[in-house]
Amino acid sequence: MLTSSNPTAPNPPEAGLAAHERVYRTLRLRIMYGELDPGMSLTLRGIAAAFDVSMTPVREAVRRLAAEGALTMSSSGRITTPDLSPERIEELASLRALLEPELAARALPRAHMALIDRLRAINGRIAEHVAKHEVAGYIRANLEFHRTIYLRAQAPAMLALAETVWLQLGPTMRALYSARNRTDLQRHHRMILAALAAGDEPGLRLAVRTDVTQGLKMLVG
Amino acid sequence: MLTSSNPTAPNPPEAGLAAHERVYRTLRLRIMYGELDPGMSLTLRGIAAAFDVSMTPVREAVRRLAAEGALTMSSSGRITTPDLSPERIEELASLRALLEPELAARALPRAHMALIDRLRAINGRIAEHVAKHEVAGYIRANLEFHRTIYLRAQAPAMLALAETVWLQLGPTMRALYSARNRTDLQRHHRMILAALAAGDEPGLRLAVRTDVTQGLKMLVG
DNA sequence: GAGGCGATAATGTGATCACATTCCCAGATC
DNA sequence: GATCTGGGAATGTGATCACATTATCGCCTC
Repeated sequence: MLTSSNPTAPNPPEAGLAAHERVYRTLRLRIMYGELDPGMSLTLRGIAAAFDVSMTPVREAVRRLAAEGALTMSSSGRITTPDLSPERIEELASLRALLEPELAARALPRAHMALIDRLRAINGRIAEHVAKHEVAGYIRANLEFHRTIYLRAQAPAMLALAETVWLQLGPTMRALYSARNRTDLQRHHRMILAALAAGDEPGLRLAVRTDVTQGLKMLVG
Repeated sequence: MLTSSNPTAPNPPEAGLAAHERVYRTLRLRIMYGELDPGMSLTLRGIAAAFDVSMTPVREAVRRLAAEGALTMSSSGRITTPDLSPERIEELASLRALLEPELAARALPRAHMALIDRLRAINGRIAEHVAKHEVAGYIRANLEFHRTIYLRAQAPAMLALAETVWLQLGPTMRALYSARNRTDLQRHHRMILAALAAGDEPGLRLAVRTDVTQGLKMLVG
């Protein structure tokens, strides 16, 4: 079992990892960042060829992603990207509205100035991606903004659940992007930063809830 | 690939299913119902032998369970049942306290008399299991009580998240059983039923939250 | 021209084998 | 008596093959 004898691998972080882990992580990020369209169908052999591995590790990676809701498997085992119904989108939005204010509130006591500076920097990157119309980059930076806050909550299980929700919404996110008002976005993030700096928990909960819910609502209607 | 030519299979519901699915479901229930002790180690070959299949479907089932937090995999791939730290237990309890009142509240408008009767019957079974000191049976009936309510919420993604939390707490549940006050349990469930019958949403949220949190709290301290 | 139908390709599933790594314990050494 | 060490057993990983099922598309019939 060759581990790092493949000279074509240019990327150190993905070296030394088991093949199934590498496939899993790569697919997971692509899905979460909306790089795959909803309802897109994948095949084990296709993925295996793309990653230059056999079907075996791909099957494990895909099964794992399906367990997280990042992929859908038909009764006959066919693999597709989830194509969410409006009801499901609304439900996932409710979950975000339930989990993320709680995470933010738990992070609040531990949020210092350094964190807020980092968040401001991320906000800057978001603006850049929006200006350049880079959808995946925008989604990635936006989620990074949220994750940076929630990491301070010291609640790994809760964060994992939130990421599961992001994952399920991933393919739908791209569609959301075009429908969204850009200035609203920045405004909500600024409200979050203000509440964070002021130590205002109710305000923070509301700001996070609004930011999270806003875009998804117009996707349904 | 033989599907149902095995004459030793006595159970129709598990026939016709793919091997990995059968392994997955069986292990999942055993974990959720606290039949496996925390920190217990499993092996692919051992599971494969127990289910009379090869390692291949077992690997998929285990990977899937690990993705849900029902199993833990060490960096070297060793498989163990999760052994939760007190902090983690507290966090999972918080998640239950967050998700389940919401599910109950959503189910409330759809809760009719027939549902309450079914819940009363389940409560009766819980009492029987307690009297007979059947741990797994008690846990199963208790979760069935909750799931029966939440199914009415028409929120599959939210219910799936709640079940994920139950799954992670599964192996720890057995320990919880012995520490728990039996009469308290029945009292909380009766409070839930009363609030359900009265259409009292705040009361229902509180009752569910209390029932869910109570036992887990004393497990930490 | 539209709808059913059969052959063929595509796809997921499971078993088996070879291999690298890790764990575990017996035996040696200080 | 405790600690280090070496070897064998145990374990997870990945590739390959055979097979059943399913989807797809071209062809035929009405």
